[in-house]
This record gives sequence, C-alpha cells and structure tokens, in this order.
Amino acid sequence: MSLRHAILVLLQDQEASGYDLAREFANSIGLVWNATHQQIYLELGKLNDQNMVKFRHIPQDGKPDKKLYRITEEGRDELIRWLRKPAAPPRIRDAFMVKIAGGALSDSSSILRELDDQADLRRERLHTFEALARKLDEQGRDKDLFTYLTLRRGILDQQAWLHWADEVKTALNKREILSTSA
Amino acid sequence: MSLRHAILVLLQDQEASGYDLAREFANSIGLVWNATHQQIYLELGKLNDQNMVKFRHIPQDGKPDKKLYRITEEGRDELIRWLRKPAAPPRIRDAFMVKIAGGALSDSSSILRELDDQADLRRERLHTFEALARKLDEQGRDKDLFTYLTLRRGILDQQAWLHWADEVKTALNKREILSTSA
DNA sequence: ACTACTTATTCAACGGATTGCGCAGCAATA
DNA sequence: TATTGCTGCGCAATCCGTTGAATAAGTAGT
Repeated sequence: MSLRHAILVLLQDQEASGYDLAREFANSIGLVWNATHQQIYLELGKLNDQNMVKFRHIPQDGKPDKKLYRITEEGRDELIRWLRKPAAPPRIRDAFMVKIAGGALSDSSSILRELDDQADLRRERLHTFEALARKLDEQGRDKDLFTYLTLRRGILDQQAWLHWADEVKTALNKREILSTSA
Repeated sequence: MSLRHAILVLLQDQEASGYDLAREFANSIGLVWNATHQQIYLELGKLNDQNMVKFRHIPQDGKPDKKLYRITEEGRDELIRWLRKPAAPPRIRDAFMVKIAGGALSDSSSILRELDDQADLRRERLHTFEALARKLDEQGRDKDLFTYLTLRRGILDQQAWLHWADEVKTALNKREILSTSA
C-alpha cells in the first residue's frame, strides 16, 4: 500500500500533474515501483481528500487543462513517518519463474525461446540504466546519490538475471545432447 | 492471475492438501511466487469447481480432517496451455527501494539500520538456498534440474542484492565523512 | 485526407489480494 | 496451568489493481 508514498516521493522536489507522474512511473521510479495512469489519478484524488497534496488548475490552450499537484505539510509528515517504519519485504510474483519451476512439462525449445525474449528485455534495460548512471557520474554523482544508488540496484539486478540465463542455456543444452544421444 | 498455475505446478508430482501447499508456498515456490493460506484455499475451491483438480476426504484422528487434492487431465491441459503462451513481465513493487529513491529525506543512520536488517534476511535466504542446492547437487542435479535452476536464480539474486548493499554502505559512509568534516 | 500519437483526465466493472476473524483439537513448553 | 504453536479448514469485508472505454484537441507522418 505504498503507491501513495512513491507519489509523495516524486512530489518532493517538483510540482507535477498526474500525467507527468505517469511518465515518471514509466521511467525513473518504474525501476522500483510501477503503476498505470488510472491508479495514479485515483490515488491523487485520495491524497487530495486527505490533504496530503493540493493542486492548482492550469488552463491551457491547444492542450487540455491540467492540475498541478504539490505536496503539503501533512503529506511530508506522512512520508517521513512512513520512511521511519520498516518496509515489508516485497512479495515476489514472477510468472516466468513459475514456468521454470514447472519446466519438466514444457519442451526445452519453448523455454529457450522465451528465455531469449526476456533476456533481450533485460539487456535493453541494462543499457538504459547504464547510460543514465554514466550521465549522473559525469555530473558528480553526489548531488543525486540516491537516484544513482537506485540505478545501481537495477544494473546489478539485470546483470544477475543475464548471468542466470546463461546458466540455464548451458544446462539445457547439455541435457538436450544427452537425450538425443541416448 | 497465475496463482492457479503455481498450484497446478505443485500438484504435478504429488497429491497435497491446502495446508501442504501453503507450507510449500512459504518455502520452495515462495522463492518465485507467494500466497497466503486464504488465497490458496479459495483458489483450490475455484479449481475444483472448474474440474482442474479433484480431492478426496481424509479423516484423521488426533488431527483435523483434510482434503488431498490432485490434478486432473483438464488441469494438466490448462497448465500446458499456460506454459506455452509468453508470460507478462513481472511488475516491480519494492517498498524499500522507494525509500532509497526518496532517501534525501531520511537520515543516513536510519537507512543503514534498515539496510542491515534486510541484509540479514537476504544472507539467511542465501544460506538456505545454497544448502538446498548443494543437497540437489549431491543427488545428481539432473533429476530435479528445474528446481536446481530456480534455486540458482534465488542465489544469484541474493548475492546481487548483498553486493549492492555494500555499495550503498561505502557511498553513505563517504558522504557522512564529508558532511561531518565540513 | 486519413491514421496515429501525444497531452490530459476520469469512470465503471471486475477480479485479485490482504486483513481479520472463527472454529477445533492436540502437543509441548514455560 | 496458561500460553504458545502446529495441523487443518473456511468466511467476509475491504482494498488494490487491471482492463477497457470515453472525451477532446492538437500535431506529425503516410
């Protein structure tokens, strides 16, 4: 139940619209928490009802009107309170891994195909994360240390995954050879 | 929506009660998918209504009666169908990481404290996974190759996490020194 | 000219997940 | 003796999340 807190974190430094936040959830924070725009708008509504955020209405021409949200004192208090108490360990729900665990039922080729698809995705992520980390490093990483550390987490995660994928490949290939030669 | 499939995977090799499954979700499969007993009993009910599983009633003395579930033909078909179509990428929701991203608001000491707690948990997991992997290795890992690969995933994951935690520590310590000497 | 994408917000329906509770008896420990 | 813990099942309320759609106007590409 901490979509609200992720939003409050984002609103710490800047005033933003629901749309802006949705974009950030698709990029930066998406690394550690994801949410769709529907969820975000809903949560912003609740946060507003509870006086954690307030907004001002910005009419625009050429584009639809928007609401720019900013965090309130109460919101900041709530965020700090939340930061202080220990976080619940993340619940793991990885469908692809369930497939691996049940892999005895599938044939190796279809596993390998999906493994490659997932690996492509991870490799892509790895490159974007590395590019962002490099950019931060050039600017002196201390300014945005926590963004940098978050990126490092993502990078190490992708690398570990890709390493695992290699292990799977070699294991399945060895197996393939054994079963065809038998 | 694949708690059902995780259950079907478990029922592949053995007949089991809801209670048995709950235990396995707390251990082996819990590595990749977790669920509480309420969810499991509910899902078993649904699976039974859809003829994916069937059960027999086992009266016991000393202990409460139980229901032993086993997978049906239909259930196996459904599982195979699911295994064939690509899995959606897992959505990430890591509250602790949200805290890191919002870390500028907390003080280093409280972050470090929580980091240590999480690290203890990860180290503990790492040891249990490694012990299980070693046991499988002795028995010749090919028999249970997919369990072995799942464990390897868990091991690499914990190692990557712990490595990251070290990076965070050194980064925050360096920072601490800079701010106190200034 | 038509299609597709971007900006911007919101509603409605459904299903999945969490939290809290309740029952029931046995075994072991403090 | 009281409490905790294990085996075993289940219901109900609520909340969270996903999917799908609607509205509305501008811009860019085929």
